[in-house]
Amino acid sequence: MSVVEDQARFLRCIGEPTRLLILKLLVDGEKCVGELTSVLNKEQSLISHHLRSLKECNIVKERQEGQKVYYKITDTRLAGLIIDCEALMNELSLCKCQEVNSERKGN
Amino acid sequence: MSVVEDQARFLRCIGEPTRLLILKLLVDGEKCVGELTSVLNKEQSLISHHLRSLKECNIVKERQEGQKVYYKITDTRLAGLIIDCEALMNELSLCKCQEVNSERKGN
DNA sequence: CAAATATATGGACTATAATTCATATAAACG
DNA sequence: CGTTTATATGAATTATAGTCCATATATTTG
Repeated sequence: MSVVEDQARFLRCIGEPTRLLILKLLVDGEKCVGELTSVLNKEQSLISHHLRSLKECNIVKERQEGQKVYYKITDTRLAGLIIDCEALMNELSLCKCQEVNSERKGN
Repeated sequence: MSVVEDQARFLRCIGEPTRLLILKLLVDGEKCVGELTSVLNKEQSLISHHLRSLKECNIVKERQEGQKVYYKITDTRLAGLIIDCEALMNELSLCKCQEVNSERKGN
């Protein structure tokens, strides 16, 4: 498994709307599955699946406390990167994903 | 189309191995389709498809010169972000995507 | 230990995206 | 203007990923 593939996998892992929302919530501190589920108003199993994906990419880590499992972002710099990405994406109007009018002539 | 969805789409667009390789090449300056095709040793149509995806996300832009079409990254800061991502991904051992041994007991 | 609560998991289904192949378009050049 | 070169496009196929549902596991509590 090459470095580029790992990097790509990492980016794809972040690049899913629900997972990105989870991460944005986790930037403000750890949350348990139940909190994430109710805030995001999604199925609990869906949140668990996404958390697993994030965990498999070492983006989040878990801590169990009683019945509850708390998740947080593994590294502060990673949280920083997510914030930076967001800032840049807002600044540039990247990926409004408009239809591209690809006329070769370029008039 | 929500902001989060746009951000996610952007990240997914970068998060494909071949596109990431294309971007890494473009960080060093603009390249035409033929160069990218031969360096990456992929089908020409595949490179074109990926370039279109990148263009649709406003990540790259094109410039035609004769028969050739040159692509470059739309914004310097974007190139910077890609470099930062890479640096961080190397530093942390993110997404080696090892099997996660998720034992709840945590012994 | 039975019931309640919190979370995880696996299978089935669906949606999305990547790849290939054939072909179209466009420019340059004899 | 026919041929070559460079690139783009669309359809078909395959691969990957997201979602839902049912159920399993683990913890706490009466």
